[in-house]
Amino acid sequence: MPELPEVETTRRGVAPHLVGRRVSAVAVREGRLRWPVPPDLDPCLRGQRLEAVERRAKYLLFRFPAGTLLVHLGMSGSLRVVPAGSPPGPHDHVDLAFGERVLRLRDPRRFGSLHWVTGDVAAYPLLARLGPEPLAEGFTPEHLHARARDRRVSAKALLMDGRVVVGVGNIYANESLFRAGIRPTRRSDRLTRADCERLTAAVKAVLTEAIACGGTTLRDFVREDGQPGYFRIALEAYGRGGEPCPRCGTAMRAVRVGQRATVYCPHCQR
DNA sequence: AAATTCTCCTGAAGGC
DNA sequence: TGCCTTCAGGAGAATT
Repeated sequence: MPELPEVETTRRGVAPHLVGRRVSAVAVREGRLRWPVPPDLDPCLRGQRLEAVERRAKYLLFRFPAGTLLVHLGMSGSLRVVPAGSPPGPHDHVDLAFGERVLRLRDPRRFGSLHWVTGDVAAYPLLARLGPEPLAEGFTPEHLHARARDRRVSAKALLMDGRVVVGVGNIYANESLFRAGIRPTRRSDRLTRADCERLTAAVKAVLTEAIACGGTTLRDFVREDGQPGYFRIALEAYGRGGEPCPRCGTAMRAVRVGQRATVYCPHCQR
């Protein structure tokens, strides 16, 4: 569920409270996440001063002098800053204590992961082959068209392929394709240059709006109770199978594309 | 080699 | 009311 906007909102939410502080202790209550949490996190991080919190795709990068802690939230993960001594809940798996403030990872489904990377983070296998950031200048219609024309996957699978562009998950792939008027099942090699222009523009617009929307939830990251209450932009396609299309009124169609819930308007999206 | 399917996990929702 | 089944999904791994 955390898509790129939620991850970016998380970054902005936690960074101001932690950057410049030193790790006083690391507590791992449940290390069985998607990959085992490195068993030596505490000695790696203890005493290290957090220099910055960055983001690459849906990974958060906690930069320390000795290395980088990568955090992926999977689909149910969340990070909050809580006061030292706050009792952990059932799915609060990892704490990074910075003195009086604690960065707490909660992840009921445990699809998230932590990685300690020394040296060049960009060369880390999970990051090395990733495509451009959707909101960066490298994500252009030319780039998308070049990656689309020699493949035969669905337009939706193309958008969700991290080698093509990162950070576009199922929800925003649906929304972007709706805005661009492109059917999710359209083969990528049938996307015209004009289609790719509309699609890149739609992706950038949807994600930009969603991030702006997340700004209203920033204060939630230091609450002691409850999950961060992400506000989400009004979704026009995702989850609206059977409902009338917001543009033309035709019944939206729900199908599965690549094992993922997919909704589109058969009239507006070709 | 590219494309598709599988896999991890648990809360929520639906059925009876 | 409550138990059981089904589903959702990020993205790397496995399979076709």
